[in-house]
Amino acid sequence: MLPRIREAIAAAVRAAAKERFGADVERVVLERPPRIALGDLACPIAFDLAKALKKAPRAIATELAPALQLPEGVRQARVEGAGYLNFFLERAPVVRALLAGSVSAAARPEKVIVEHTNINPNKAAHIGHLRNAVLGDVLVRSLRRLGYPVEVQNYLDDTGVQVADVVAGLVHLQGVRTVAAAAEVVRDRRLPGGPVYAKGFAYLCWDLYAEVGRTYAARPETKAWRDEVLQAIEAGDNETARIAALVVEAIVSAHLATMGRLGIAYDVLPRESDIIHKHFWAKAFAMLKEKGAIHLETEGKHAGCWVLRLSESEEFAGMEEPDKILVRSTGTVTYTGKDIAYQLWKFGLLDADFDYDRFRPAWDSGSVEAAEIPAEVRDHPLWRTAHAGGAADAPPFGRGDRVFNVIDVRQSYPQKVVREGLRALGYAGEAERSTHFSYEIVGLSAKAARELAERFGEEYRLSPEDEQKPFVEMSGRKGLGVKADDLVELLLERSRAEIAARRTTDAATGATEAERDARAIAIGALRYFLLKVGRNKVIAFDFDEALNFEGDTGPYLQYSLVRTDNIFRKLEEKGLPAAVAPDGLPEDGWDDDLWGIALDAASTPDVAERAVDTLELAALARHAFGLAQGFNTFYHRQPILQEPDPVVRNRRIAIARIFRMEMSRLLELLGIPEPGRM
RNA sequence: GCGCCCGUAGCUCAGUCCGGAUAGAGCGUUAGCCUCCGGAGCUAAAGGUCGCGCGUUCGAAUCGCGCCGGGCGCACCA
Repeated sequence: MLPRIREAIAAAVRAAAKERFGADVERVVLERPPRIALGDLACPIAFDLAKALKKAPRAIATELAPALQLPEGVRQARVEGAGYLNFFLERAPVVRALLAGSVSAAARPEKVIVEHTNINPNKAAHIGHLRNAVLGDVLVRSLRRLGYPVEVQNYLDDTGVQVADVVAGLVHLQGVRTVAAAAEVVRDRRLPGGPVYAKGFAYLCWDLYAEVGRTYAARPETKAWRDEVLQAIEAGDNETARIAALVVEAIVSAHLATMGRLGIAYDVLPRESDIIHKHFWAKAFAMLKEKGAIHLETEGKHAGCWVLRLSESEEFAGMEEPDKILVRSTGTVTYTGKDIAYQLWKFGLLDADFDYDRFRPAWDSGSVEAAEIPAEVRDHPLWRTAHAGGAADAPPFGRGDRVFNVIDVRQSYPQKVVREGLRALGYAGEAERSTHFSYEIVGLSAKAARELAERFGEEYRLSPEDEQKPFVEMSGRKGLGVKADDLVELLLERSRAEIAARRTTDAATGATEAERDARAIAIGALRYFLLKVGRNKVIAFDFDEALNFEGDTGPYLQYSLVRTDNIFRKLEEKGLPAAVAPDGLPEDGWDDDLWGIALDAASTPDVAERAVDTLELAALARHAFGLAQGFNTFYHRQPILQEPDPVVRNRRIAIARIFRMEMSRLLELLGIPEPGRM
């Protein structure tokens, strides 16, 4: 409804400008005035025309206004401020349209691939990984809302040094040398002779990985373990490789559970080992050589390496070392090389494909129980690339028209190289449609680190220099960071306590309901916390902020929603109509409190479109917050239950209904669950 | 050296794409609001050289240039 009116207004403005001044205006901007009393849509056209016409904006607007052919649905046009042309809409038709429900976007043909999460499968996930997954997930939800078919990929680097290090720790530090022994460690969540890790195997590996890091530092000769393990993994078909596979599988399961309880699901898990086994790189290498996109250096410090020359590209201008080595002098391919091959596959440009089989995670990870995973995540079919064979009924993966790689800003350079690789192969269009969804990291504030040190031990204590910094990077190698599941646990404790303080008498069934609501609130708070900040902003993590449930938070949104249900329930209890009486909806009486909510609700599609265009998903969170604020003001000013006049009451019910529908859809977009009660 | 990001109220951030109406929130502080639709809420107060300078413009938090402060990147690591 709103987009149509906007277009009609734009056309009317264009026509009036042509008629009055003979001016051709291509772009007509329509924005929201600062206050609703000034109008519903504001057009600053007169300011643009002022220069060419050598007249004051206000005078231009005053001349333009009477020349406007007001389209249907527009009540009035008025000159405001220094020369704004402000439009006032007919309120009742917009309200009626909103009550009828939103129409889902038309299906679009372009398949979109979103890659996110991509956590090294060697330790528990931390809160930086959560930012990635939540941003990726909301991008996916938004794209689907806009009508795109979306495939979600979570890439597993199962052959990298990080996995090798943990395996080296198991084998060399812990004497876990057989698959059977490793399976026991995974099952019992304890190392031989060590304590049980109630939070699960991924937590055990967190500590083990840090221990390996310390060992490498203390005894540099032990670094040979890494190469030994890497070679064994690459060779395959040996005990070490099988231990590595077991470790990866267990930790991936834990990651999926961590994300699963936040409502995040994936379609396919491509594995680096399969990129190797299926010789993706060999195919990509042949393509690159054939097109002359890469060069074998014969002299200089890169002698013997295959290099992608970036010196000609202006994006890389001025860099000390603008060329990127894809094949080392030893003949092995770099990560970026493999990434180019993977990106080619995503677009269906590689003459190769994976095999696939179903992957069923063990949802019980220790920190997460299967019962916490929402059904839509648990039942979502999840596939994984297979080393051989694979299922015959696997859906077709890859062959996307557009690709988003969600990965933090530190990866900007390699991501640019990947795009440049596509371009060098002649795939300029695909390079254009490859988007690096970049975002800033989650760091640790000095205060948060101090709290960690108090809570979990002195190994979290920062050095005096680090204490002075605005934040420190989390480091898996050092074991420094806030684990995702620990944060969720703290949030759960908070929300359980809040609920316990609010609910007096609860029957036996109330307990499970209370727990479900506590989870909804904890997850809502977490997701909103990560979403509300612009993506280019470093989050210097602070426990108090993350654990806050008041003000600009997820629970504020949830609370506003729960309030509407309370009203509808009470209306029914009192025997009053809780639904909107359609023929009782008056044409007038839609005051600014009511209308502001309707207008906000109607603008959600615009916000969503813009959020995806700019990848600034925080815009969705802010929009939801503004809508909730409007509702809360209305709630306090315009009571529904005690309102004796049925017409007035009906109007208010209509607004509450609209708010409920729209906020519900927004929360779904943001992946924030709806609690039953609060 | 080159490139990218950040700098707005005590703190955390919107607003910058596309210049325009008294620069907005939340937290914190202070003062109020439960004969109520459940205070995870609402009302209000106090709080701002929009990092600095120059420029463009009728008009700059927003655009350009130059600085300053902070972060990140520029691997035969992943």
